[in-house]
Amino acid sequence: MKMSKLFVQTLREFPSDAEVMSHKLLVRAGYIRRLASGVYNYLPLMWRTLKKIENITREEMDAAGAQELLMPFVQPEELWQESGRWDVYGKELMRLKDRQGRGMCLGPTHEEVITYIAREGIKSYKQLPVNLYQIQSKFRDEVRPRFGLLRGREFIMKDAYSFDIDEAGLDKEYENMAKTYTRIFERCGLETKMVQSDSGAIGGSVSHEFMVVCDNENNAGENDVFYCEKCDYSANSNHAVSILPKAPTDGGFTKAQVVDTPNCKSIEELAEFLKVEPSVIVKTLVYVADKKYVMALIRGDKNVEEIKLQNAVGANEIRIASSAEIKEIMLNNNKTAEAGYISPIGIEDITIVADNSVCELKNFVIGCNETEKHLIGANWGNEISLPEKITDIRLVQEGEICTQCHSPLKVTRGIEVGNIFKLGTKYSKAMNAVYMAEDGQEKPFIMGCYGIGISRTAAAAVERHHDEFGIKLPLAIAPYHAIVIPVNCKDELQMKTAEEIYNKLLNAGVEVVLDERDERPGVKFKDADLIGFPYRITAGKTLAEGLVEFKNRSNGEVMTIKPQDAIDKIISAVNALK
RNA sequence: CGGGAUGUAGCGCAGCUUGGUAGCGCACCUCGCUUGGGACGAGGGGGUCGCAGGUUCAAAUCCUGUCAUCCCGACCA
Repeated sequence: MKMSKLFVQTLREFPSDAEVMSHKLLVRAGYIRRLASGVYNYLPLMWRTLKKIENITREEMDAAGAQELLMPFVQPEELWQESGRWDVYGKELMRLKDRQGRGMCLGPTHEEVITYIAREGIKSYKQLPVNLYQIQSKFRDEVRPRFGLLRGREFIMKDAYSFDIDEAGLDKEYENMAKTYTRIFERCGLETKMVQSDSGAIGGSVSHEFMVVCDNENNAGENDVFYCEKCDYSANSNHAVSILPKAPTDGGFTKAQVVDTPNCKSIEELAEFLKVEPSVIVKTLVYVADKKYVMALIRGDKNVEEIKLQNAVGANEIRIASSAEIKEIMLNNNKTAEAGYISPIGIEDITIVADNSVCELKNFVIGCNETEKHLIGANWGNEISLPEKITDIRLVQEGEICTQCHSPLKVTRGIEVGNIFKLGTKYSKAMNAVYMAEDGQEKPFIMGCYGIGISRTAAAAVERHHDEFGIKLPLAIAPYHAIVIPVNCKDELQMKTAEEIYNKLLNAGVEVVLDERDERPGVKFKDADLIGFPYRITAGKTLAEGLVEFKNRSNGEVMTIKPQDAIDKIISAVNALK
């Protein structure tokens, strides 16, 4: 490819609407352009990289025994009604109507369609197990698209679905996919952490996420990952568990009484005023879960993990209640307290969930539903009864103790590039997808599903591989392998040598660009660095000694060597990819 | 949806306070000159100032509404 013909427009400055490095660089280097919020054009450079990631994924999935197919991205409402998700998926599902008025949606994921395919196509246990996958655009009308390709409303995903006759088969395939994923990301130059996670809208029992650790300057990592340095434990904050380090649990009050606590709306102010540790205070928070109020009780020095609370009450949606809503609850119970002074005491008809952490408290402090007053020296079973629902709704904090090996946990930020779920029979039962088992009984498929965000992986790779000059994607997924630059195109020797090198590389199957533009060298070097050609050969003044400059973009190494040596180095690096 | 900000040429911005018929840098076209890290000179093309109302002799500028985009929170590959 000649540089003058390559369809790319590099910008001299970063776009003003981009925040994270991958977004800034991909736009500036001419890989992508925004079409609408969260919707991007993949220009030729980007598309080459995406195809490479897709192909790596394809090779590894095929090698793992999966088979590729392609499902439509327009899906009929009926299937979503069958699975029950038409009503629960919410606004994120891009819905539309066809000319007959029938409901359709653009696929955010394909459990419904694949289950339909299995129901129609798999009749006997003899056809099992099977794992089917596709690579295709997905649509999710995100509440807040951001960070360029990291959170778009349209994105490219590889999604695979496995069907087994029993749990043991699913476990085996789950392991198989976990290993395959690690290999795929490795080949893309990404080190990943496999962490336990909540299974969210997809459903199912067990799930893990593949995180690219991204703890750098711009916070591109949207997830907090807790992990143990001693053992292999690691989990998304929405799922992480821990043992609490020792903290005071006895308030030390000798009798229960209501005391004045002026201006003590926050736990800190209250602890300071009463001269107690926050850990002997019970914090009461009000949430709205699917339009119903929920009170959550947690130890004063800890915070609620909303996903855990959402799961505890079986809700689809949860948010913290507003002060107006709290007022409404109080009024309904003939009370007047503001947030900060509330508790479940004397409150009726509201679901109450307590975190495990409050159970062991003695002589503790809690609100009493009167503004600027608290109850001190309370005990479970006396002044207040322990709620029926006691579970883990606590957000883990760094330094708490690993449940597996009792070492302190650490935290880091991660970009989720892949996700694997054990679905079990959630969809097969709902959609009556059954096969004839060996014993003559009809049984639902045991399913698993496995996703990789292809376009997000590309963006994550840029997050991990860049410097002040631009992108430096690894050879395996860079748009091109190499660039050849004649410093001065009007110099016949330079131009001729560059063309010879270019042709030799081209003939050897190297994906190479010749920068034959009549530009000053600075422009060519800046563009080459920005776009991120892994190898650069420069034909310039060193030709006097018959040498060229050879530069490795990823480690910055520069050497002056014979043209043929530079060519050989590139060819052998490219061949090593296969 | 709640909180904050911004919409002026492909990109980055000024002009708005104090209304007077739109400008700068980069990019683009032509000519010259230059060629190892985003040169220089001369000339040129490109904008219904997000959109719709209103105030005014006159609106990018003031007022009202609306749309879009971005940032911070709830969603997730």
